[in-house]
Parts: sequence; structure tokens; C-alpha cells
Amino acid sequence: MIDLKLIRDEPERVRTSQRSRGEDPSIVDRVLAADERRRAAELAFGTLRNEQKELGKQIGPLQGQLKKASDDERASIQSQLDGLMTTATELSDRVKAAEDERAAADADAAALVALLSNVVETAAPIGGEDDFVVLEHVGTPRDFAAEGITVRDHVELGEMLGAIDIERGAKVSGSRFYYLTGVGALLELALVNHAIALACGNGFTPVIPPALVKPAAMEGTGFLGQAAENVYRLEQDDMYLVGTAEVPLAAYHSDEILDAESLPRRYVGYSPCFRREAGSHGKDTRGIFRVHWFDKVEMFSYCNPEDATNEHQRLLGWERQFLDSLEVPYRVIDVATGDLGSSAARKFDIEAWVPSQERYREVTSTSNCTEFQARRLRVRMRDADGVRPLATLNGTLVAITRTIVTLLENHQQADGSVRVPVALRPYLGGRETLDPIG
RNA sequence: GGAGGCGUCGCCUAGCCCGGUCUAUGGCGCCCGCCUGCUAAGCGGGUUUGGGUCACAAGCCCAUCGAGGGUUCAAAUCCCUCCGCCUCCGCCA
Repeated sequence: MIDLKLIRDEPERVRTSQRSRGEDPSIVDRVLAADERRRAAELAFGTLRNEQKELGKQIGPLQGQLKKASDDERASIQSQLDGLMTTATELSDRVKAAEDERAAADADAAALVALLSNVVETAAPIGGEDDFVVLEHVGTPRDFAAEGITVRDHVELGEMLGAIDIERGAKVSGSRFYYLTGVGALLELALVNHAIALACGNGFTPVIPPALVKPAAMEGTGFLGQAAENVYRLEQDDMYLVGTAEVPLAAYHSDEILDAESLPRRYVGYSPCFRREAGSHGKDTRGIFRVHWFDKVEMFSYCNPEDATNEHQRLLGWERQFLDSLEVPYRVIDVATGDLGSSAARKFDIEAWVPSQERYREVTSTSNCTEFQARRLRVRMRDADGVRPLATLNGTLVAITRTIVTLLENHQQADGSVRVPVALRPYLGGRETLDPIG
């Protein structure tokens, strides 16, 4: 949710942001009109309600007097009371009408504001999906031909190693499901432990959050807007399966006021992620690159809005550090305005090299949601200036399946074995290679 | 799943039966001031959040007693629904 004050004070800034996202700028003006109506309704209701309360203050004591009154006083008090009651009854109807109008105007304005996406950071590249800016390349893709190796993709490698069982995944759960088995399962645990250790070493609090949440959490994080079709919903229980730990981590402090002294608060969550992948039929159908369920270690930070841009760089830094440790070539991109989620003001993706596809593919993503998400979830901070929304940011440390893809493929050897990057060895019992099974 | 109890302004708590001086009591904590060699004690004042008006000041007004409805001139208080917590039983990892 955008700050109404910002919309009132700098409507053109919001319109510009909407345009750069390829979204409707006219919503701004509809919000302004609705807000005006809301304020008028608020004022009308407040005035009437005050009158009603003042009247009530006269009725109460008068009724008390009536009970104690002598016979000759009684008639005059009774007639006074009757007069007040007549006014009060009539006023009551007007109060109710004003209250209804206020509620309607409120709901209207709120619904319109909810349509506005976060205001983009001015430094973000403008354009659509393909207009990202490559910030940096790290590492160089191996020349497999020069090494005399015919590249195997992760499906083939996974099968040889007994690490990934896609056929049985499909048998049991359908397309885009898989089993991680043997060293595949161990690899997930190793990656998770490695990631959590890195995060804890940098002051993050490890969290294992619920993967099933109520509508308010999903709504508040902004996943029920354009992204709604990709969310699994449990109709019978009115619950949602989260697509990322960002959801329960962001909602963790909802309706709370945090002491500014305690910021930034950094959490690292490990959770399953469920995605319907509606609208991606035929895309990445082979292997485990795009699946309906995977596990992920996600960083989440609550911080002072003034510090958000720097915090974003820090999150990106930890993502890079993690990928560096996996010894995989990657590039960092600055995602264009049209490709940001509705909550994000700026987003950096890291794309790792996938040898079988001979291109870079997204493995992590970090977003600065500024105060947008916090305002929806009512997470605020208290400092010397009082109470105000804080900023929230999120970033992937490791999305298991995609990381396994890039790990197996980049470190494969001629015989189908896979070299284990040094940093991961302690988490795999010292193993230096993963070897094909019998 | 069944039975019962409970949800009050940071924490604890009064109020609810019998609706109206509730502008929600008191304690703790916290903040400001006074007093005091220092500290403690004591004294006085302040201390939910959101919105409106307005100069994004002060003041004033409205809403907020788990959430949402209802009854009423008037609801923390009466009625209904939902949510959460606790205790016991059943089931279960």
C-alpha cells in the first residue's frame, strides 16, 4: 500500500511510477477523488456522532432525576425527556446513514489504493522483462568442448547419481514434481545448512515458519494481486500454501510496533515453496528447473526506510557470497520496472550459468519493498519522531532445485561424476565428488 | 471432534450480573518536572493506536475494551457469529 499522503502531495510521482511499470496511472486520480469523499464522510459522521453523544449525556441523568422526583416534578421532567428522545430518535437515523456512507467511502478508497503498485526506485531500468541491465558477470563458463566433455543436463546427471527421480515424482504427484534421493537428498540438506550457517554468521535469526497461512498474510505480502493465479489455495479451510518464506516472515511482525533501536531485524527462513505455475505451460518442462514445490532458504529484513537501499545491497552481497562459495559462474541483473512485483521498488536477480541451456537463469532474487508491504501488514517502528511504517526487504539465499541444477551441470566431469565445491564438503561428510551409482 | 473457562490502552488488573457522570479503575514499567550532597524514597503531571479538522503545531472531534454483525435514543456492559488462548476428554505424529 502506498502512503496516501504521498499520493496527495506528489501525485505525479506516483503516476510516473505507474507508467514506468506499464500500469494504469489514472488510478491515482480515482484514489484522490475517493479520498476526498472519504474525508468528507468522516467529518459528517464525526459531527453527527458528537451531537448524539452530547444528547445522550442529558438523557441519562434526567432519567435518574425522574426516578427520585416527587409527583409534581415528574410531569415536567417527563415532558423534557420525551422531547429529547424525539430528537435522539431522529438523530439516530442520520447517524446510521452517515456511518454507512463513511464505511462505503472508506472501503472504496482502500480498494483503489490497493490497486496501486509500489513506487519504483528512480534508478531502476525502465522497460519490460527484457530491459534489465546486467550489472556484473562473475566467473567464466567452462569450455566443456575444450575439455572433451559432452555436456549432460541435470536430469541425466541426477539419474546417474541416483539423486533426482523425476519419473516417480510424476507418478505420485504429477508433472513438475520430483523426488530427491540419495546424494540428492543429502545435497539439499548440505545446501540448507551451508546457507543457514552463512546467514547466522551475519546476525540473522534462523526461522522455520508455517507454510500454510491465512488470507491476511497472503494479501498483506501482495501475492493476491497479479500473482494470485500462481498461489495454491485450500478452499475448504480458506488457507494458502506459501510460495516463499517471505510471506510468513513478513507477516511475523504484522500489527506490531518495533522499537527503531532493534532494527534492522534479520530473519532467515527455511520453508517449502508451492507454485501453481499457471501460465507457464510448456516452459522449462524438462527436469526440476521449474516445479510446483521446492524448498528454499530466504532472507528477510525489517529496517529503517532510510537504510533500505543500503540493506538491499547487503542482501545482494550475501546472495553473491553464497553463489561465490558454490563456484558457479553467474551474472547480476537490475530488473526493469515492468518486471517488478507489485510490492517491489527495486529488484536484483542473480542468474547462474546453466551449461545445458548455454544461458544464465535466475537462481536468486532480492527485492526492496520499502514501506509498501509493511503498511499493508501494519508493521511499524517507533523512534524519536513517533510511529511510522518501516521497510521490508527479502532475498533468496538458496532455492534448492535451481541451485542443484546449476551445481550438477557446472561441476560435472567426463564420467558423469560431479565435483563438490570446497565450501559444501563439510556439509557432505567431506565428500569431494558425487559419483554415479552402480 | 466434545465439555468448560477466558480475551480490557506495554505488562498485570477493576468494570460486565443491574446499558447512560466510563472522558475505562488501580498497580508496575516508562517519560517530564519538583524535592533531595548522590542514589533510593516521596510529590505533581504524562503515557494505546488509527482517522478527521488544522499549518503534517497546539487544541478540539470521531473510532478503538479479540474481530464482525445485531438490539437500543445510548453498548466494554445485552444477543448472535467467528477467531485466538487455557483446562479436561477423545483421536493422533
